[in-house]
Amino acid sequence: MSDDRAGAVFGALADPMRRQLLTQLAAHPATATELAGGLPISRQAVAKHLNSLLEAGLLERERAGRDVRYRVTPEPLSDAVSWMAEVGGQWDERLARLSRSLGP
Amino acid sequence: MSDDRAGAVFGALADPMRRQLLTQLAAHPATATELAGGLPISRQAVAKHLNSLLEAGLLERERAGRDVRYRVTPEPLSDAVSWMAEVGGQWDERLARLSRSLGP
DNA sequence: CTAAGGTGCAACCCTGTGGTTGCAGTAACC
DNA sequence: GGTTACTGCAACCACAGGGTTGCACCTTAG
Repeated sequence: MSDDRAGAVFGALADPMRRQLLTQLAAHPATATELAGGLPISRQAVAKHLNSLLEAGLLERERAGRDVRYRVTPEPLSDAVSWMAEVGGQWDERLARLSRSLGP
Repeated sequence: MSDDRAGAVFGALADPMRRQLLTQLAAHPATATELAGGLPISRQAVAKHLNSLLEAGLLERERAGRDVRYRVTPEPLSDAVSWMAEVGGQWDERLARLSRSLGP
């Protein structure tokens, strides 16, 4: 099982700002500068967070001329869900169903 | 939405040692000293981790005379899964199914 | 009662990392 | 071509937190 993969995802999702960035990018793709415009932190801070999410495989970057758009690639979330379903499935019936619903 | 709840869970699961402790406690409940026996860290370090997991709602402690047993309570994992399904559901069909399968 | 083993608390390092500022590079618009 | 605007890199600061040790407390075992 891709356990370290799940670890990277959990690490990325552990930060509130990164979760906010993810949901915001879920609304629609954007550049680091655009995102920083509506947030209380600098563009470079945003860039660092986006890089973390990128390394976790949760984003993909797409160069468009002079600016870089980021969009969500949620596949790694499945690994994280699998991990949780594995640990908790024996106790919680709802989580047990998740394992089944994650089939091929 | 229990968004901060999910945050606590992600924060707890972000640490590899804590994930290992969780899986180990999933195998069967144990005390901090027992857990520390099979790990390369001190009992107090284990206790700190267990406390984190406890505050995230992922464990419950049960005093038995002079020692304290910890057991897994995986309900909060559902919140984390909900959060992920919400963010990623629009792109990934498997995650979309998770939202549905989490119903009451 | 005394000794032993388990827990809890506190103080203390030290690394990781979220945040900042500053500057260089580079693509686009006039 | 020159200016403007976005990205990328590097140095730096400050705090959180994972880890340690040491000691006090308390419950069980002999």
